Amino acid sequence: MGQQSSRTSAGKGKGKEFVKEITPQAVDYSQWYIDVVLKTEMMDYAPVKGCMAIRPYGYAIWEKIQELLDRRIKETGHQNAYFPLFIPQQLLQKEAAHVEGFAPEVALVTRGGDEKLSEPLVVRPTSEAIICDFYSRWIQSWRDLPLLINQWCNVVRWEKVTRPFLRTSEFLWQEGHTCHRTEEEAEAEALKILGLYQEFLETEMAIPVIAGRKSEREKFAGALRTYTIEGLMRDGRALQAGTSHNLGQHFARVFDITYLDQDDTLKYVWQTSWGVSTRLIGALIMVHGDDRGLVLPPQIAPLQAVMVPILSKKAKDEVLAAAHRLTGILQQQAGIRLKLDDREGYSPGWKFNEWEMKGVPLRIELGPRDLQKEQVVVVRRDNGDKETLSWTELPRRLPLLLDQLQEDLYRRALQYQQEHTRSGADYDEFLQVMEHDYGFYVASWCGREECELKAKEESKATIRCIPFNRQLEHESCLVCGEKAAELVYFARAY
RNA sequence: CGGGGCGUAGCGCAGUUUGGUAGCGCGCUUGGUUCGGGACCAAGAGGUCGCGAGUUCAAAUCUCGCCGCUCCGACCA
Repeated sequence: MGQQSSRTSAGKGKGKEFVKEITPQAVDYSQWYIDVVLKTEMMDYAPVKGCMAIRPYGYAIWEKIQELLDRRIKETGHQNAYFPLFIPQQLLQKEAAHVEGFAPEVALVTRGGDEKLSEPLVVRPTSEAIICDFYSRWIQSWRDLPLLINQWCNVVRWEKVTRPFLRTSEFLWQEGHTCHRTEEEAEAEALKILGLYQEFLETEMAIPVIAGRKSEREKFAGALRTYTIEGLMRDGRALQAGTSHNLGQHFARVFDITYLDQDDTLKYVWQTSWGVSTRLIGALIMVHGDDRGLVLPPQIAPLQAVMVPILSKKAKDEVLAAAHRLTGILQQQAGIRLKLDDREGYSPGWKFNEWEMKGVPLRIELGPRDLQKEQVVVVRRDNGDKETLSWTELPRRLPLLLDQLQEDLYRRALQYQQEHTRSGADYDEFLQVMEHDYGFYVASWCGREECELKAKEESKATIRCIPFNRQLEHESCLVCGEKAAELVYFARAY
């Protein structure tokens, strides 16, 4: 692990620095991120470069993402299935652009046991190739369409630069792979899923995103068109949070996925593929987190509230009994994910800091004084607001507080995104912005890759997406000044 | 893949310049006193010094190689 001496050694006094050992964002954002994922026990590094263990607290978040997203995927008519981890190398090589795109980062298995394999096996970097191989046999007739399948799995991409959750050599994701009769239907599917992703991120994860199309240069290897949702992190850099591809007939042609249509002619299917990954956890951390650690939106938080009893010597038994009773009632009547932290040997203050670092949305304090008045103190993680509530109103009030917190997190994130979105036609200003403040820069573009590359070389920013249905704000290209064709979002990206 | 930093107990570090039997703080264990924002006392446990070669009577320390983490640049969910 790297060294960081950026700690603020706040001393032992009752200062404001309760959460020790997390580098402040303003000091070193990258180090803040690393500190948070390690100290909150979301992950731990593996002995193999770029790999990690996702620890229970991190995995619980992934399970919430899976639960909420899987429901949506099924509600739109998709079924889950599982395809093999190993792909014969020749299969991957069938689609030219696809191989070219993934070749630099595939892991290859050349031995099995003590025998050399006659044909090397690729560890899936994505499953288009292997799934298309199956689809070519499963699809015969127009009646077999549309075919709507999703799988949850791990994939491997041999990355050179890795960061926990954001880019690892192995990661978890879901990948949908669909086949359709017509181009229109495939296009509609790709857009429907993008909308589904956007709705999921905004309502469940409280992360606002910009939805749009990728430029030719940025699109998926082998796709006709790639759609994306882009989020803005707290350091002003953009993160691609999900993608949806209209694959056209590129794969259908090389994998020979054909069906006999009603007019008695053999036709190639139109395909889509789409996915989101454990990278979403990284987005969650960066969009909402603060100097005290994680801040989790209630919908995604494994724990929505934690009750901390304050155990004075005389009232210890009574407080604990009341805390247990209240916890049970709230779990049932309020239907919230609540934990009672009744560990002994940790002071209340220690527990406060611990759960704040882990981002639990609400803390409920119950002490001897509260016992007499049959009340508790409830504290919000996001803004520290405290309120005293009677036991009787808790079951009704807690869900409302959680809803409010969820909404506030989204609003705050949206406000940040808007405040860090500039638009203009001044290339020098654009370079300045990308040098110092980052954020989105909305500009006009002529559509030529030459300008895209020039901007990238000079600013390190890329075209993150071309948003839907937006009027040009300026007539000429930000870079070359020629007639503009499209409105685009530039940003420095993860 | 190129450049910089780092790797000593679970975590943070000292020790390396000038080779000579591995130390501090936190955490952990046990017992006791505590408990409304990281409590205190006492007694303990815990280390092949990233891995592998080499130099040497002797290597955490010197030499070479490799691995990993991290930051900055070229490719990507």
